[in-house]
Amino acid sequence: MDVTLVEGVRRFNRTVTQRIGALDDAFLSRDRPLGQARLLWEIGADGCEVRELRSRLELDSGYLSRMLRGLETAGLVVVDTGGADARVRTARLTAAGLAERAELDRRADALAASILQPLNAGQRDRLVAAMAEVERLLVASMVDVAVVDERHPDAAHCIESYFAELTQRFGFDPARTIPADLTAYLVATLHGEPVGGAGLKLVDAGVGEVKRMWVSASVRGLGLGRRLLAEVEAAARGRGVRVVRLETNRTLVEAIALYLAAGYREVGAFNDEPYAHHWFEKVLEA
Amino acid sequence: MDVTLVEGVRRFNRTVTQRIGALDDAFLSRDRPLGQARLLWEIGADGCEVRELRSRLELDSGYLSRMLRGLETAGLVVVDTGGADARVRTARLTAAGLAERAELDRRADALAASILQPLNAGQRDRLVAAMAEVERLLVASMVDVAVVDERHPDAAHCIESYFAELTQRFGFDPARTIPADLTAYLVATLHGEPVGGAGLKLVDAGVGEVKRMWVSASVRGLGLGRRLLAEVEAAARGRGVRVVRLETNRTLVEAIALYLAAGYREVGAFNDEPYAHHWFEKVLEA
DNA sequence: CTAGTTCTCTGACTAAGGTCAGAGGATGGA
DNA sequence: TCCATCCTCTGACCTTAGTCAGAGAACTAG
Repeated sequence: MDVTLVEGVRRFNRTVTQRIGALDDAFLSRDRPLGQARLLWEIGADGCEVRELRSRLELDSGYLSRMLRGLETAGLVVVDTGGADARVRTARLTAAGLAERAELDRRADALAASILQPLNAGQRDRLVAAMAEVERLLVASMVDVAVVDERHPDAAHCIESYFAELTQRFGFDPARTIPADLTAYLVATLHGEPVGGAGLKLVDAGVGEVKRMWVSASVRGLGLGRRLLAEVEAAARGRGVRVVRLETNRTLVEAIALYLAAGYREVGAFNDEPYAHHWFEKVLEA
Repeated sequence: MDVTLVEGVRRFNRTVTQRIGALDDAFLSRDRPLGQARLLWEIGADGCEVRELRSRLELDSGYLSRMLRGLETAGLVVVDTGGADARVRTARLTAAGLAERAELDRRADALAASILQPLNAGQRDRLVAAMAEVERLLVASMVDVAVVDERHPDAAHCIESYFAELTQRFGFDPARTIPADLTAYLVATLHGEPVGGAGLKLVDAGVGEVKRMWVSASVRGLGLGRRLLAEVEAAARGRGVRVVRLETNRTLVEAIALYLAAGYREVGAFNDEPYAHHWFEKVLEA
């Protein structure tokens, strides 16, 4: 890894993360413990199930329970057993809790404004643009890619989403396509949620196919498609594959652009997939 | 303040600051309390006076003392009374402490590398560039500008630095220039240290002069000159000034460019400053 | 209906972070 | 020389953060 890049990230972490982070926490905790303030914020205007809070904030159930009791005695929150399942309890903000949260909101705005205030208009625009770029790329970097079995729930979710999108885009019918029979599926997750995937099917000796590649709309533009393609190629190479093939529908123009940019070249049909218009192939480098 | 800009800053704070901040802390504290780890880091390879640590980390003296004792019993630090003043004690890292710090350094590198690792080369470059931009602009935003008296130590520091720079750049001699006799001096500070300033001198009714404007080399390129000029104009306007004048030496090309960009136009000599080659004037808007 | 699981809560506990008052030596200015 | 101040340290104390074990009610699969 290039040393100057690493040094750049470290400088950023030192200056930005610590200084702005400390500011952020200081404003959030107005005479209330930071944990409770965060919790108040996270519950939100519409309330939130306790178990949802637990998983989102990654808190010990005892600890969370105690904090909720604290907010409850402060009159900011009520916890009731609302839904069908009487074990699950839901935390809701009272009027006072909503007011408190609105105050936090105002203070977060004020903090952001105070950062922008000393800058001139051009600097403000540049700062916000650079912040958005950093955020986007850090999110991209937080995406995890792992190899799972085709039947893994995350893989199933990706494949279903893939079918759903094709159905919506060009009237695809899952029953008519060639069954995939995948050797492996790569799942990309963000904060534990599957946001993309790509399947590898070993066909003949040294030949693999990329199938069921999908990227969630929520993470488009982060280069995830390119990354998945590269990782599936790496997985194929690790299994002795020399040539990777794939086919696609003509309406999927972004996918076609991706394949061409990744070094695939169009070849004649190598299968009779009813929905395919283009067939591609790439010889992997040793 | 534009709402979308504020929203952008808030998104950044949420996603980046908290997530990377938490990561940063987690790696830093390897089975040692975070406070002690930070302290170890801050002492540095060359040691550091205890009072310096106290002010840099803004710690209670008792608390700091206790943490130093902790590091001392762990064999990572020695605290001795080194210098001329026997009250002041200096913390130094032992060999074990240096090794520990080097390990922290390695881990910080690894953390940075792990952020870059999932990205492709183009994304890495863009991320680091955007991080540098964010950092630069946040530093610019942390600069404080305040009006002080000409004799304030910070003002004196700025004026001395100004003279020193002119001396170095074109053989300026402070004894030969027109005495300034300033009405007010604006000092820009970063983390409490003066990094720039500009003086205002009221001459005739409705006429002010900008004198002794200086920006430290450490913060060049952050738009501080432009900001100081704008703030000194605002201060002048608040004192009933309609026309701002200033003169400059021909070697100070950045300054001349700044004045022109800020709406100053060149006029005839309005004083007999021996080092001046250009005289500028700007009519302030109501 | 039963046995195992899920969800929340309480009690008991520990570590870390942080504050405050004051002791005691060292220094510096009148 | 003396008194106020500075620097560091100790003791006493408090809050926040976080962990662990287990109880008890509610649910679910067989």
